[in-house]
Amino acid sequence: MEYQAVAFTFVKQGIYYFARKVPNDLRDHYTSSRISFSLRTRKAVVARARATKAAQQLDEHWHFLRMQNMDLPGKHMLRIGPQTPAAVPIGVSQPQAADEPALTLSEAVALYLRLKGNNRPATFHRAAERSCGYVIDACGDKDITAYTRADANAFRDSLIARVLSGSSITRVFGTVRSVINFAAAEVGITLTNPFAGVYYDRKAGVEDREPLGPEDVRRVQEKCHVADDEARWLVALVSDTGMRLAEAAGLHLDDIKLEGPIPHVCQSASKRD
DNA sequence: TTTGGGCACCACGTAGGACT
DNA sequence: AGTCCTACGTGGTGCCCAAA
Repeated sequence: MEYQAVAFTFVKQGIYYFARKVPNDLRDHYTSSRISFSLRTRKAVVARARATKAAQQLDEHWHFLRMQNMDLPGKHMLRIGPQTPAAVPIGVSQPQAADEPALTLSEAVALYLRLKGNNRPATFHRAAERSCGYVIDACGDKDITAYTRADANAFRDSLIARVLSGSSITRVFGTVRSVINFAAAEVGITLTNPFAGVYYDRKAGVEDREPLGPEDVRRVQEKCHVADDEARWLVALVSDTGMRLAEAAGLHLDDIKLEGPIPHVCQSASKRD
């Protein structure tokens, strides 16, 4: 059997076949975990066209099946992107009518990410979506003014039930608070954030990470002499200086000062770009 | 002390190649 | 058609730090 660089295909005795795994969440719709059939051609160009078309058809069909399967849309709605709450233009004050909904939590997340998410790492976006997704799962996608301390307590309990440590609960609560505070300020409402000041054991399950001992560091440094390449330079530099990996990776050659009685690196200079 | 956020790491799921 | 394996991406978590 021979494999070619045509996506979703393999070649057997010169004939191209289509092969693609069925995603786990759609496995129930199929009798097999993989879709495979002959593309009835020996030509790569023809196979590529047929396989691409088949893959696109599957993508569309799977999307349709997933939409049908969505029973609890919380997080998924966040990722797809609810209606952008652009109805409240930046800088324009819109007083809230007493019976008018302000902003649902999913809309608040969208607003938060739209205004604060530019040039932020993917982890920033994921944390906001995940943390608020937890709230939606536990308490529903309510108007941000409708959440109560009872909701916050129920949310806390749901996180504890997930066996999160105290520091992780703090991390998740922090993101939720941040989203709600930002969205409330942005649409011009004043609220007491029910997710602030919630009690839980912040030390529960928290362990200090022990540093590597000198012997471990020496062993790592010895390994760095096995070969002369960039990866080992980086590890050796980190082990010598205690710098963070990202800091070491961002250094310029002229940040490393080997002249003089005390060799050193200039970290601040490396942040110039 | 609290809040907001960054970074690093681990676990897991998926795609796709290799093989039977 | 099915299994095994590997590389890779992502979700989830925990610790840390700076600013308020």
